[in-house]
Amino acid sequence: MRNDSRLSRMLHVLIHMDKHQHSATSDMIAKMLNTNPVVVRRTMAGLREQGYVRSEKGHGGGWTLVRPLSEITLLDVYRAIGEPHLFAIGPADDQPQCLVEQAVNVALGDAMKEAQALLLRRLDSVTLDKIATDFEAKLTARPATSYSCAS
Amino acid sequence: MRNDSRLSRMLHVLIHMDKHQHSATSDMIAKMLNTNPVVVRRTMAGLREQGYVRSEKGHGGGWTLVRPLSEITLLDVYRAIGEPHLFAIGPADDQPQCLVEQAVNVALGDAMKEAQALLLRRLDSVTLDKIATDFEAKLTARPATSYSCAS
DNA sequence: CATCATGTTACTTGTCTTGTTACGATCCGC
DNA sequence: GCGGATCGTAACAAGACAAGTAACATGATG
Repeated sequence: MRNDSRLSRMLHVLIHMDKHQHSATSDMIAKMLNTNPVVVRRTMAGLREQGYVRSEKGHGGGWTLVRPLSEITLLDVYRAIGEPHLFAIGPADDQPQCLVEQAVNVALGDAMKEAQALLLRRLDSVTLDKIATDFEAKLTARPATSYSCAS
Repeated sequence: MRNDSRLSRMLHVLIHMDKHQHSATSDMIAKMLNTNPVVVRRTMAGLREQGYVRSEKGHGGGWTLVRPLSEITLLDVYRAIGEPHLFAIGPADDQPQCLVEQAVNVALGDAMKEAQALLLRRLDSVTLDKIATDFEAKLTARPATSYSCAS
């Protein structure tokens, strides 16, 4: 559990959901992600609130994709899961008295802000169907092997 | 303790060390950083191994800056402390079987690599004396206030 | 009403930086 | 050389946070 993998997992799930049109239960998704259904519900709650997926209780219920992959960017998903911290590093003190430390914070903070802006811009420029298309390309390149996890 | 603040702390310390030429003990540095001497020794060990500072035991010992601030970049310091993980996010699985997940990893990984490259480039372009100069500018702008932490 | 499935809470686990304690090694001054 | 100052290091606890897990309520379907 070294990284926060929520974004990665949600991208993975959404693309799979697009491939079969019927709904997927949290249990099925959990097996796909090698985790358990509570984690799935917890993480996908944000996607539901933002209207990217819908969940239905009871018999025959589960999760369904509401919007087309072409209308969902990686940034959308990142925001939907609550914009978790991107960086593992940071300042020792956010509001230091020491002017030296303030100057350090500015220098480091500027560099990190630029990197974050670039990353978010990149996430914004890629839609989920772009990834799905890349996947299809790989699939036709090696059609003999099993192409996906339990889906 | 939300972030890894080792880089931030080491930058702070190195600039202060440049300001008084006599050596500083781990205890003094620890008070400056609001931490304790063991953490200081632990983190500064990397700087010593890379030849940026020297430590001396015994009476009158402590830490001294070996190289001028103009010859130390933020990237140098980052490397000296062991290049800790920059990002808090990451893939759920580094070597997934699922081709969909592989495509997700590529998309996310590319964006992160770019952001990381930008950040490291930025760290490489700034020397410690640049930050020290920024500090001096602030100091002359408001000379009445106390300018630094216990130094 | 029995079952399936989500919703939610509470608690545990894993991992990593920090904090802390303890102890050994080394150097200086008396 | 004795004693205190100081670093070096190992061992372990604390804090934070995502992830894993268990328990139970809620709602929908047949």
